Amino acid sequence: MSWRKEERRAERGYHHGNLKEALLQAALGLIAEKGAAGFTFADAARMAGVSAAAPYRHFRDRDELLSSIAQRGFEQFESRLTAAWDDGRPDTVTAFERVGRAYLAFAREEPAFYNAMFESGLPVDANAALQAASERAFNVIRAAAERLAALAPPGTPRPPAMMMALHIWSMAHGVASLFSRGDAARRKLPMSPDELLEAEVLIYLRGLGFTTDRRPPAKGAEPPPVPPEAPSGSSVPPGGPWGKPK
Amino acid sequence: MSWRKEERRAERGYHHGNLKEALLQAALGLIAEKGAAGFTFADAARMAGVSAAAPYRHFRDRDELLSSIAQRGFEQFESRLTAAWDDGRPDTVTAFERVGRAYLAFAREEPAFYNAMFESGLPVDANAALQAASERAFNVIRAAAERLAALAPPGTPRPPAMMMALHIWSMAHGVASLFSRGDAARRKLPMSPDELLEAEVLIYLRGLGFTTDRRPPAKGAEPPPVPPEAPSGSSVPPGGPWGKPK
DNA sequence: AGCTCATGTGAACGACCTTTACATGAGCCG
DNA sequence: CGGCTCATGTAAAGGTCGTTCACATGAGCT
Repeated sequence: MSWRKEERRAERGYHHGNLKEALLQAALGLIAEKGAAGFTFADAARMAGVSAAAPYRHFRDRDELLSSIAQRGFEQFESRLTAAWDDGRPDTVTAFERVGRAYLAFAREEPAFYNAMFESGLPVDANAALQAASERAFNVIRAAAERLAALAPPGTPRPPAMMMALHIWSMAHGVASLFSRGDAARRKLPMSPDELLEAEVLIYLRGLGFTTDRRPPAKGAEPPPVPPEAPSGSSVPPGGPWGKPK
Repeated sequence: MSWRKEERRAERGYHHGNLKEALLQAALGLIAEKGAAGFTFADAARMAGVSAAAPYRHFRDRDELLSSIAQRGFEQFESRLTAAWDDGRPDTVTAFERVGRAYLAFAREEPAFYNAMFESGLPVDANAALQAASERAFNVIRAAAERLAALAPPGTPRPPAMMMALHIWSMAHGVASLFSRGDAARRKLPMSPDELLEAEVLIYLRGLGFTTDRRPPAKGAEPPPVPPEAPSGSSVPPGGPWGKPK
Protein backbone atom coordinates (compact mmCIF):
# COMPACT_ATOMS: atom_id res chain seq x y z
CA MET A 1 0.00 0.00 0.00
CA SER A 2 2.73 2.45 0.87
CA TRP A 3 4.26 4.06 -2.18
CA ARG A 4 7.95 4.34 -2.32
CA LYS A 5 9.30 7.81 -2.46
CA GLU A 6 10.15 7.85 -6.13
CA GLU A 7 6.80 6.50 -7.19
CA ARG A 8 5.02 9.03 -5.08
CA ARG A 9 7.15 11.78 -6.48
CA ALA A 10 6.56 10.54 -10.00
CA GLU A 11 2.87 10.65 -9.41
CA ARG A 12 2.72 14.20 -8.24
CA GLY A 13 5.78 15.74 -9.88
CA TYR A 14 8.34 17.93 -8.24
CA HIS A 15 5.80 20.40 -7.00
CA HIS A 16 3.11 19.27 -4.71
CA GLY A 17 0.50 21.71 -5.88
CA ASN A 18 -1.37 22.07 -2.64
CA LEU A 19 1.14 21.48 0.08
CA LYS A 20 -0.10 24.05 2.54
CA GLU A 21 -3.52 22.48 2.72
CA ALA A 22 -2.06 18.98 2.76
CA LEU A 23 0.13 19.92 5.71
CA LEU A 24 -2.81 21.34 7.62
CA GLN A 25 -4.80 18.17 7.03
CA ALA A 26 -1.90 15.94 7.98
CA ALA A 27 -1.25 17.91 11.14
CA LEU A 28 -4.91 17.72 12.04
CA GLY A 29 -4.83 13.97 11.81
CA LEU A 30 -1.62 13.68 13.78
CA ILE A 31 -2.85 15.96 16.54
CA ALA A 32 -6.05 13.97 16.80
CA GLU A 33 -3.95 10.83 17.21
CA LYS A 34 -1.18 11.94 19.48
CA GLY A 35 -2.03 15.39 20.77
CA ALA A 36 -0.45 18.69 19.91
CA ALA A 37 2.60 17.82 22.01
CA GLY A 38 3.27 14.60 20.15
CA PHE A 39 2.79 16.03 16.71
CA THR A 40 5.94 16.74 14.73
CA PHE A 41 6.61 18.91 11.76
CA ALA A 42 8.67 16.14 10.18
CA ASP A 43 5.79 13.69 10.43
CA ALA A 44 3.43 16.07 8.72
CA ALA A 45 5.94 16.51 5.91
CA ARG A 46 6.36 12.75 5.56
CA MET A 47 2.62 12.28 5.46
CA ALA A 48 2.36 14.83 2.68
CA GLY A 49 5.17 13.09 0.83
CA VAL A 50 7.64 15.95 0.85
CA SER A 51 11.00 16.55 2.45
CA ALA A 52 11.35 17.86 5.99
CA ALA A 53 12.37 21.29 4.74
CA ALA A 54 9.41 21.84 2.44
CA PRO A 55 6.95 22.97 5.12
CA TYR A 56 9.13 26.00 5.80
CA ARG A 57 8.01 27.44 2.49
CA HIS A 58 4.49 27.70 3.94
CA PHE A 59 4.91 28.17 7.67
CA ARG A 60 7.58 30.16 9.47
CA ASP A 61 7.95 27.32 11.96
CA ARG A 62 6.09 24.57 13.72
CA ASP A 63 4.26 27.03 15.95
CA GLU A 64 2.84 28.89 13.03
CA LEU A 65 1.33 25.71 11.66
CA LEU A 66 -0.14 25.00 15.06
CA SER A 67 -1.61 28.44 15.38
CA SER A 68 -3.05 28.24 11.86
CA ILE A 69 -4.89 25.16 12.98
CA ALA A 70 -6.04 26.83 16.16
CA GLN A 71 -7.34 29.75 14.17
CA ARG A 72 -9.21 27.51 11.79
CA GLY A 73 -10.59 25.74 14.84
CA PHE A 74 -11.90 28.96 16.34
CA GLU A 75 -13.59 29.78 13.04
CA GLN A 76 -15.35 26.43 12.88
CA PHE A 77 -16.13 26.73 16.57
CA GLU A 78 -17.76 30.09 16.01
CA SER A 79 -19.76 28.78 13.12
CA ARG A 80 -21.05 25.82 15.10
CA LEU A 81 -21.95 27.95 18.08
CA THR A 82 -23.72 30.41 15.82
CA ALA A 83 -25.70 27.62 14.19
CA ALA A 84 -26.62 26.21 17.59
CA TRP A 85 -27.75 29.58 18.85
CA ASP A 86 -29.91 30.06 15.74
CA ASP A 87 -30.65 33.58 16.81
CA GLY A 88 -32.45 32.40 19.92
CA ARG A 89 -35.08 30.23 18.26
CA PRO A 90 -37.45 28.80 19.29
CA ASP A 91 -36.89 30.45 22.63
CA THR A 92 -33.93 31.94 24.36
CA VAL A 93 -33.38 29.33 27.03
CA THR A 94 -33.69 26.39 24.66
CA ALA A 95 -31.29 27.98 22.22
CA PHE A 96 -28.91 28.82 25.01
CA GLU A 97 -28.68 25.24 26.13
CA ARG A 98 -28.19 24.14 22.59
CA VAL A 99 -25.11 26.35 22.54
CA GLY A 100 -23.80 24.56 25.61
CA ARG A 101 -24.27 21.21 23.97
CA ALA A 102 -22.60 22.48 20.83
CA TYR A 103 -19.59 23.46 22.92
CA LEU A 104 -19.27 19.94 24.26
CA ALA A 105 -19.98 18.38 20.89
CA PHE A 106 -17.18 20.39 19.36
CA ALA A 107 -14.75 19.30 22.06
CA ARG A 108 -15.77 15.70 21.50
CA GLU A 109 -15.98 15.61 17.73
CA GLU A 110 -13.06 17.84 16.88
CA PRO A 111 -10.41 16.80 19.36
CA ALA A 112 -7.60 18.00 17.13
CA PHE A 113 -9.00 21.50 16.82
CA TYR A 114 -9.89 21.64 20.49
CA ASN A 115 -6.42 20.48 21.40
CA ALA A 116 -4.74 23.10 19.25
CA MET A 117 -7.08 25.81 20.52
CA PHE A 118 -6.98 25.17 24.23
CA GLU A 119 -4.41 22.56 25.14
CA SER A 120 -1.42 23.16 22.94
CA GLY A 121 0.07 25.77 25.23
CA LEU A 122 0.49 28.35 22.51
CA PRO A 123 -0.15 31.87 23.72
CA VAL A 124 -3.49 33.23 22.56
CA ASP A 125 -2.04 36.64 21.92
CA ALA A 126 0.91 35.41 19.86
CA ASN A 127 -1.06 35.96 16.70
CA ALA A 128 -3.47 38.85 16.23
CA ALA A 129 -5.64 36.89 13.81
CA LEU A 130 -5.83 34.04 16.25
CA GLN A 131 -6.88 36.29 19.07
CA ALA A 132 -9.52 37.90 16.88
CA ALA A 133 -10.92 34.53 15.88
CA SER A 134 -11.05 33.50 19.51
CA GLU A 135 -12.91 36.66 20.41
CA ARG A 136 -15.42 36.21 17.62
CA ALA A 137 -16.23 32.75 18.97
CA PHE A 138 -16.69 34.08 22.47
CA ASN A 139 -18.90 36.85 21.16
CA VAL A 140 -21.47 34.28 20.13
CA ILE A 141 -21.82 33.24 23.75
CA ARG A 142 -21.77 36.83 24.78
CA ALA A 143 -24.53 37.84 22.39
CA ALA A 144 -26.65 34.96 23.61
CA ALA A 145 -26.06 36.06 27.18
CA GLU A 146 -27.19 39.58 26.28
CA ARG A 147 -30.48 38.25 25.05
CA LEU A 148 -30.85 36.10 28.08
CA ALA A 149 -30.03 38.91 30.45
CA ALA A 150 -32.69 41.05 28.85
CA LEU A 151 -35.22 38.45 29.95
CA ALA A 152 -34.29 38.73 33.57
CA PRO A 153 -37.40 38.53 35.68
CA PRO A 154 -38.66 41.91 36.73
CA GLY A 155 -38.09 42.89 40.31
CA THR A 156 -34.65 41.35 40.53
CA PRO A 157 -31.50 43.25 39.61
CA ARG A 158 -30.50 42.51 36.05
CA PRO A 159 -27.36 40.39 35.84
CA PRO A 160 -24.54 41.79 33.71
CA ALA A 161 -24.55 39.92 30.41
CA MET A 162 -20.76 39.86 30.23
CA MET A 163 -20.58 38.13 33.57
CA MET A 164 -23.18 35.58 32.53
CA ALA A 165 -21.26 34.89 29.35
CA LEU A 166 -18.04 34.34 31.27
CA HIS A 167 -19.81 32.07 33.71
CA ILE A 168 -21.34 29.94 31.01
CA TRP A 169 -18.09 29.80 29.13
CA SER A 170 -16.23 28.64 32.21
CA MET A 171 -18.81 25.94 32.90
CA ALA A 172 -18.72 24.62 29.37
CA HIS A 173 -14.96 24.77 29.24
CA GLY A 174 -14.57 23.14 32.63
CA VAL A 175 -16.87 20.26 31.78
CA ALA A 176 -15.29 19.80 28.39
CA SER A 177 -11.75 19.85 29.74
CA LEU A 178 -12.37 17.61 32.68
CA PHE A 179 -14.88 15.10 31.46
CA SER A 180 -15.41 15.25 27.77
CA ARG A 181 -11.97 14.69 26.33
CA GLY A 182 -9.63 11.80 25.79
CA ASP A 183 -8.50 10.06 28.90
CA ALA A 184 -10.31 12.45 31.16
CA ALA A 185 -13.54 11.12 29.72
CA ARG A 186 -12.77 7.83 31.43
CA ARG A 187 -13.48 9.23 34.87
CA LYS A 188 -16.59 7.48 35.92
CA LEU A 189 -19.47 9.85 36.17
CA PRO A 190 -23.03 9.50 37.42
CA MET A 191 -24.23 11.22 34.24
CA SER A 192 -23.01 12.15 30.79
CA PRO A 193 -21.04 15.35 30.28
CA ASP A 194 -23.96 16.74 28.31
CA GLU A 195 -26.41 16.10 31.12
CA LEU A 196 -23.92 17.39 33.62
CA LEU A 197 -23.50 20.69 31.81
CA GLU A 198 -27.19 21.05 31.10
CA ALA A 199 -28.06 20.62 34.77
CA GLU A 200 -25.30 23.01 35.74
CA VAL A 201 -26.52 25.73 33.42
CA LEU A 202 -30.14 25.22 34.41
CA ILE A 203 -29.34 25.49 38.10
CA TYR A 204 -27.26 28.57 37.41
CA LEU A 205 -30.05 30.22 35.46
CA ARG A 206 -32.49 29.43 38.21
CA GLY A 207 -30.10 31.09 40.60
CA LEU A 208 -30.44 34.22 38.50
CA GLY A 209 -34.19 34.02 38.84
CA PHE A 210 -34.95 32.56 35.45
CA THR A 211 -37.71 30.11 35.01
CA THR A 212 -36.02 27.44 33.03
CA ASP A 213 -38.60 24.90 32.08
CA ARG A 214 -39.55 25.14 28.48
CA ARG A 215 -43.06 24.58 27.31
CA PRO A 216 -43.55 21.16 25.82
CA PRO A 217 -43.63 21.40 22.02
CA ALA A 218 -47.20 21.82 20.93
CA LYS A 219 -47.90 18.79 18.80
CA GLY A 220 -48.04 19.58 15.13
CA ALA A 221 -48.21 23.26 15.85
CA GLU A 222 -45.65 25.57 14.34
CA PRO A 223 -43.74 27.59 16.83
CA PRO A 224 -45.12 31.11 16.88
CA PRO A 225 -43.09 33.41 14.60
CA VAL A 226 -42.10 35.66 17.44
CA PRO A 227 -42.43 33.61 20.59
CA PRO A 228 -43.66 35.69 23.49
CA GLU A 229 -40.59 35.64 25.59
CA ALA A 230 -42.30 36.14 28.90
CA PRO A 231 -41.50 32.89 30.70
CA SER A 232 -44.57 30.79 30.40
CA GLY A 233 -43.84 27.81 32.59
CA SER A 234 -44.60 27.71 36.23
CA SER A 235 -41.62 26.71 38.28
CA VAL A 236 -39.25 23.82 38.51
CA PRO A 237 -39.23 20.66 36.43
CA PRO A 238 -40.30 17.76 38.64
CA GLY A 239 -37.29 16.41 40.44
CA GLY A 240 -35.19 19.42 39.72
CA PRO A 241 -32.91 20.00 36.76
CA TRP A 242 -30.94 16.87 37.51
CA GLY A 243 -33.76 14.41 37.23
CA LYS A 244 -34.92 12.05 39.91
CA PRO A 245 -32.40 11.24 42.59
CA LYS A 246 -32.61 7.54 43.17
CA MET B 1 29.16 32.82 39.27
CA SER B 2 28.67 29.68 37.24
CA TRP B 3 30.94 26.89 38.36
CA ARG B 4 32.78 25.02 35.74
CA LYS B 5 32.00 21.37 35.54
CA GLU B 6 35.12 20.09 37.25
CA GLU B 7 34.82 22.46 40.15
CA ARG B 8 31.23 21.57 40.65
CA ARG B 9 32.08 17.92 40.50
CA ALA B 10 34.92 18.45 42.95
CA GLU B 11 32.57 20.13 45.33
CA ARG B 12 30.00 17.42 45.45
CA GLY B 13 32.06 14.35 44.54
CA TYR B 14 31.19 11.71 42.03
CA HIS B 15 27.87 10.94 43.65
CA HIS B 16 25.33 13.66 43.93
CA GLY B 17 23.73 12.38 47.09
CA ASN B 18 20.23 13.67 46.48
CA LEU B 19 19.79 13.73 42.76
CA LYS B 20 16.19 12.62 42.63
CA GLU B 21 15.04 15.51 44.73
CA ALA B 22 17.32 17.93 42.92
CA LEU B 23 15.85 16.84 39.59
CA LEU B 24 12.32 17.33 40.83
CA GLN B 25 13.14 20.82 42.05
CA ALA B 26 14.94 21.71 38.84
CA ALA B 27 12.06 20.43 36.74
CA LEU B 28 9.62 22.41 38.84
CA GLY B 29 11.53 25.59 38.16
CA LEU B 30 11.85 24.88 34.47
CA ILE B 31 8.17 24.07 34.07
CA ALA B 32 7.23 27.26 35.86
CA GLU B 33 9.40 29.18 33.42
CA LYS B 34 8.67 27.52 30.13
CA GLY B 35 5.73 25.20 30.61
CA ALA B 36 5.68 21.43 30.67
CA ALA B 37 6.09 21.34 26.90
CA GLY B 38 9.24 23.41 26.93
CA PHE B 39 10.88 21.58 29.78
CA THR B 40 13.62 19.14 28.87
CA PHE B 41 15.16 16.27 30.71
CA ALA B 42 18.62 17.40 29.64
CA ASP B 43 18.09 20.84 31.11
CA ALA B 44 17.07 19.44 34.44
CA ALA B 45 20.21 17.30 34.46
CA ARG B 46 22.39 20.28 33.62
CA MET B 47 20.79 22.31 36.35
CA ALA B 48 21.53 19.57 38.85
CA GLY B 49 25.11 19.42 37.58
CA VAL B 50 25.04 15.84 36.31
CA SER B 51 25.30 14.22 32.92
CA ALA B 52 22.29 13.76 30.69
CA ALA B 53 22.15 10.05 31.43
CA ALA B 54 22.10 10.33 35.20
CA PRO B 55 18.38 11.06 35.54
CA TYR B 56 17.63 7.63 34.10
CA ARG B 57 18.83 6.09 37.35
CA HIS B 58 15.87 7.74 39.08
CA PHE B 59 13.12 8.02 36.46
CA ARG B 60 12.27 5.58 33.71
CA ASP B 61 11.92 8.46 31.27
CA ARG B 62 10.93 12.07 30.98
CA ASP B 63 7.24 11.23 31.39
CA GLU B 64 7.83 9.55 34.71
CA LEU B 65 9.50 12.66 36.05
CA LEU B 66 6.56 14.70 34.83
CA SER B 67 4.04 12.42 36.40
CA SER B 68 5.97 12.41 39.68
CA ILE B 69 5.60 16.16 39.71
CA ALA B 70 1.93 15.94 38.86
CA GLN B 71 1.44 13.50 41.70
CA ARG B 72 3.22 15.74 44.16
CA GLY B 73 1.07 18.57 42.84
CA PHE B 74 -2.13 16.68 43.55
CA GLU B 75 -0.94 15.97 47.06
CA GLN B 76 -0.23 19.62 47.76
CA PHE B 77 -3.48 20.52 46.06
CA GLU B 78 -5.38 18.17 48.32
CA SER B 79 -3.70 19.55 51.38
CA ARG B 80 -4.51 23.13 50.43
CA LEU B 81 -8.12 22.32 49.66
CA THR B 82 -8.42 20.45 52.93
CA ALA B 83 -7.01 23.39 54.84
CA ALA B 84 -9.37 25.75 53.05
CA TRP B 85 -12.36 23.57 53.79
CA ASP B 86 -11.37 23.44 57.47
CA ASP B 87 -14.08 20.90 58.08
CA GLY B 88 -16.78 23.37 57.19
CA ARG B 89 -15.96 26.07 59.73
CA PRO B 90 -17.30 28.57 60.52
CA ASP B 91 -20.23 27.63 58.34
CA THR B 92 -20.62 25.39 55.35
CA VAL B 93 -21.19 28.01 52.69
CA THR B 94 -18.31 30.21 53.81
CA ALA B 95 -15.97 27.26 53.92
CA PHE B 96 -17.18 26.08 50.55
CA GLU B 97 -16.34 29.35 48.92
CA ARG B 98 -12.97 29.34 50.58
CA VAL B 99 -12.32 26.06 48.80
CA GLY B 100 -13.14 27.71 45.50
CA ARG B 101 -10.71 30.50 46.17
CA ALA B 102 -8.08 27.99 47.22
CA TYR B 103 -8.51 26.26 43.86
CA LEU B 104 -7.79 29.49 42.03
CA ALA B 105 -4.99 30.43 44.38
CA PHE B 106 -3.30 27.12 43.71
CA ALA B 107 -3.57 27.59 39.97
CA ARG B 108 -2.09 31.06 40.31
CA GLU B 109 0.61 30.40 42.87
CA GLU B 110 1.79 27.00 41.73
CA PRO B 111 1.79 27.28 37.98
CA ALA B 112 4.34 24.52 37.60
CA PHE B 113 2.29 22.01 39.53
CA TYR B 114 -0.92 23.11 37.88
CA ASN B 115 0.70 22.81 34.49
CA ALA B 116 1.98 19.31 35.16
CA MET B 117 -1.36 18.25 36.64
CA PHE B 118 -3.75 19.59 34.06
CA GLU B 119 -1.96 20.95 31.03
CA SER B 120 0.94 18.63 30.34
CA GLY B 121 -1.16 16.24 28.32
CA LEU B 122 -0.09 13.20 30.28
CA PRO B 123 -2.87 10.69 30.72
CA VAL B 124 -4.30 10.69 34.22
CA ASP B 125 -4.61 6.96 34.26
CA ALA B 126 -1.04 6.30 33.13
CA ASN B 127 0.03 5.92 36.71
CA ALA B 128 -2.13 4.35 39.40
CA ALA B 129 -0.59 6.45 42.16
CA LEU B 130 -1.22 9.58 40.15
CA GLN B 131 -4.82 8.69 39.60
CA ALA B 132 -5.26 7.95 43.29
CA ALA B 133 -3.75 11.28 44.27
CA SER B 134 -6.04 13.04 41.83
CA GLU B 135 -9.05 11.29 43.29
CA ARG B 136 -8.07 12.17 46.84
CA ALA B 137 -7.95 15.82 45.86
CA PHE B 138 -11.36 15.62 44.25
CA ASN B 139 -12.74 13.89 47.30
CA VAL B 140 -12.16 17.03 49.32
CA ILE B 141 -14.57 18.87 47.06
CA ARG B 142 -16.87 15.93 47.13
CA ALA B 143 -16.96 15.73 50.91
CA ALA B 144 -17.68 19.44 51.09
CA ALA B 145 -20.49 18.99 48.60
CA GLU B 146 -21.95 16.22 50.75
CA ARG B 147 -22.13 18.53 53.69
CA LEU B 148 -23.63 21.24 51.58
CA ALA B 149 -26.21 18.92 50.06
CA ALA B 150 -27.29 17.88 53.51
CA LEU B 151 -28.28 21.47 54.13
CA ALA B 152 -30.62 21.59 51.18
CA PRO B 153 -33.69 23.57 52.10
CA PRO B 154 -36.59 21.39 53.07
CA GLY B 155 -39.37 21.05 50.56
CA THR B 156 -37.09 20.93 47.56
CA PRO B 157 -35.61 17.71 46.21
CA ARG B 158 -32.15 17.17 47.60
CA PRO B 159 -29.46 17.60 44.97
CA PRO B 160 -27.03 14.69 44.54
CA ALA B 161 -23.80 15.64 46.25
CA MET B 162 -21.71 14.00 43.56
CA MET B 163 -23.32 16.14 40.92
CA MET B 164 -22.78 19.27 42.95
CA ALA B 165 -19.14 18.38 43.41
CA LEU B 166 -18.66 17.86 39.70
CA HIS B 167 -20.39 21.14 38.97
CA ILE B 168 -18.25 23.11 41.37
CA TRP B 169 -15.13 21.39 40.14
CA SER B 170 -15.94 22.26 36.55
CA MET B 171 -16.60 25.88 37.44
CA ALA B 172 -13.36 26.25 39.34
CA HIS B 173 -11.41 24.45 36.68
CA GLY B 174 -13.00 26.43 33.88
CA VAL B 175 -12.30 29.77 35.51
CA ALA B 176 -8.77 28.75 36.40
CA SER B 177 -7.98 27.45 32.92
CA LEU B 178 -9.51 30.32 31.02
CA PHE B 179 -8.81 33.34 33.14
CA SER B 180 -6.39 32.64 35.89
CA ARG B 181 -3.31 31.33 34.13
CA GLY B 182 -0.45 32.71 32.11
CA ASP B 183 -1.43 34.41 28.92
CA ALA B 184 -5.07 33.57 29.33
CA ALA B 185 -5.08 35.82 32.36
CA ARG B 186 -4.54 38.74 30.01
CA ARG B 187 -8.05 38.57 28.64
CA LYS B 188 -9.66 41.69 29.90
CA LEU B 189 -12.35 40.93 32.39
CA PRO B 190 -14.93 43.04 34.16
CA MET B 191 -13.93 41.38 37.43
CA SER B 192 -11.16 39.31 38.93
CA PRO B 193 -11.17 35.54 38.49
CA ASP B 194 -11.82 35.18 42.21
CA GLU B 195 -14.85 37.41 42.09
CA LEU B 196 -16.01 35.72 38.93
CA LEU B 197 -15.90 32.29 40.48
CA GLU B 198 -17.41 33.42 43.75
CA ALA B 199 -20.39 34.98 41.96
CA GLU B 200 -20.74 31.88 39.79
CA VAL B 201 -20.84 29.56 42.77
CA LEU B 202 -23.20 31.79 44.72
CA ILE B 203 -25.64 32.00 41.83
CA TYR B 204 -25.41 28.24 41.38
CA LEU B 205 -26.11 27.60 45.04
CA ARG B 206 -29.04 29.96 44.92
CA GLY B 207 -30.31 27.96 41.97
CA LEU B 208 -30.31 24.94 44.23
CA GLY B 209 -32.40 26.83 46.76
CA PHE B 210 -29.63 27.69 49.17
CA THR B 211 -29.66 30.95 50.96
CA THR B 212 -26.17 32.10 50.39
CA ASP B 213 -25.71 35.27 52.32
CA ARG B 214 -23.61 34.73 55.35
CA ARG B 215 -24.31 36.52 58.58
CA PRO B 216 -21.99 39.44 59.13
CA PRO B 217 -19.26 38.47 61.60
CA ALA B 218 -20.44 39.48 65.04
CA LYS B 219 -17.86 41.99 66.19
CA GLY B 220 -15.53 40.58 68.76
CA ALA B 221 -17.72 37.58 69.26
CA GLU B 222 -16.28 34.11 68.79
CA PRO B 223 -18.07 32.03 66.24
CA PRO B 224 -20.33 29.57 68.02
CA PRO B 225 -18.59 26.23 68.46
CA VAL B 226 -21.21 24.38 66.48
CA PRO B 227 -22.89 26.93 64.30
CA PRO B 228 -26.59 26.26 63.85
CA GLU B 229 -26.60 25.30 60.25
CA ALA B 230 -30.14 26.30 59.47
CA PRO B 231 -29.66 29.15 57.04
CA SER B 232 -30.13 32.27 59.05
CA GLY B 233 -30.11 35.04 56.49
CA SER B 234 -33.18 36.21 54.75
CA SER B 235 -32.73 36.24 50.99
CA VAL B 236 -30.42 37.85 48.51
CA PRO B 237 -27.50 40.14 49.18
CA PRO B 238 -28.40 43.60 47.94
CA GLY B 239 -27.55 43.85 44.27
CA GLY B 240 -27.22 40.13 43.83
CA PRO B 241 -24.08 38.02 44.18
CA TRP B 242 -22.28 40.05 41.55
CA GLY B 243 -22.50 43.37 43.30
CA LYS B 244 -24.07 46.50 41.96
CA PRO B 245 -24.41 46.70 38.21
CA LYS B 246 -23.35 50.17 37.22
C1' DA C 1 12.00 30.45 -26.19
C1' DG C 2 13.63 32.19 -22.28
C1' DC C 3 13.29 34.27 -17.66
C1' DT C 4 11.84 34.44 -13.00
C1' DC C 5 10.43 33.22 -8.79
C1' DA C 6 7.67 30.28 -5.89
C1' DT C 7 8.28 25.85 -4.35
C1' DG C 8 10.74 21.59 -3.24
C1' DT C 9 15.42 18.88 -2.17
C1' DG C 10 19.50 17.28 0.33
C1' DA C 11 22.88 18.08 3.47
C1' DA C 12 24.22 19.82 7.63
C1' DC C 13 24.01 21.65 12.65
C1' DG C 14 22.76 21.49 17.26
C1' DA C 15 19.55 19.86 20.78
C1' DC C 16 17.06 16.29 22.72
C1' DC C 17 15.84 11.36 24.39
C1' DT C 18 17.43 7.09 25.34
C1' DT C 19 20.55 2.95 25.64
C1' DT C 20 24.93 0.74 26.50
C1' DA C 21 29.31 -0.24 28.37
C1' DC C 22 32.20 1.34 31.75
C1' DA C 23 33.76 4.08 36.23
C1' DT C 24 33.30 5.36 41.04
C1' DG C 25 32.89 4.98 45.71
C1' DA C 26 29.63 4.20 50.00
C1' DG C 27 28.33 0.67 52.90
C1' DC C 28 28.67 -3.81 54.49
C1' DC C 29 30.89 -8.28 55.77
C1' DG C 30 34.59 -10.85 57.38
C1' DC D 1 41.41 -2.93 58.03
C1' DG D 2 40.66 -5.05 53.27
C1' DG D 3 37.84 -6.33 49.84
C1' DC D 4 33.21 -7.00 47.54
C1' DT D 5 29.02 -5.36 45.74
C1' DC D 6 25.80 -2.63 43.90
C1' DA D 7 23.58 1.82 43.56
C1' DT D 8 24.76 5.73 41.23
C1' DG D 9 27.37 8.36 38.12
C1' DT D 10 29.90 9.13 33.13
C1' DA D 11 31.01 9.05 28.16
C1' DA D 12 29.79 7.71 23.78
C1' DA D 13 26.68 6.66 20.33
C1' DG D 14 22.23 6.14 17.61
C1' DG D 15 17.93 8.01 16.36
C1' DT D 16 14.61 11.88 15.87
C1' DC D 17 13.50 16.77 15.48
C1' DG D 18 13.57 21.63 14.25
C1' DT D 19 15.75 24.71 11.42
C1' DT D 20 18.81 26.80 7.87
C1' DC D 21 21.23 27.07 3.53
C1' DA D 22 22.71 26.39 -1.08
C1' DC D 23 20.86 24.45 -4.91
C1' DA D 24 17.23 22.19 -8.23
C1' DT D 25 12.86 22.28 -10.61
C1' DG D 26 9.32 23.76 -13.37
C1' DA D 27 4.78 26.74 -13.85
C1' DG D 28 3.52 30.81 -15.73
C1' DC D 29 4.50 35.18 -17.81
C1' DT D 30 6.70 38.01 -21.53
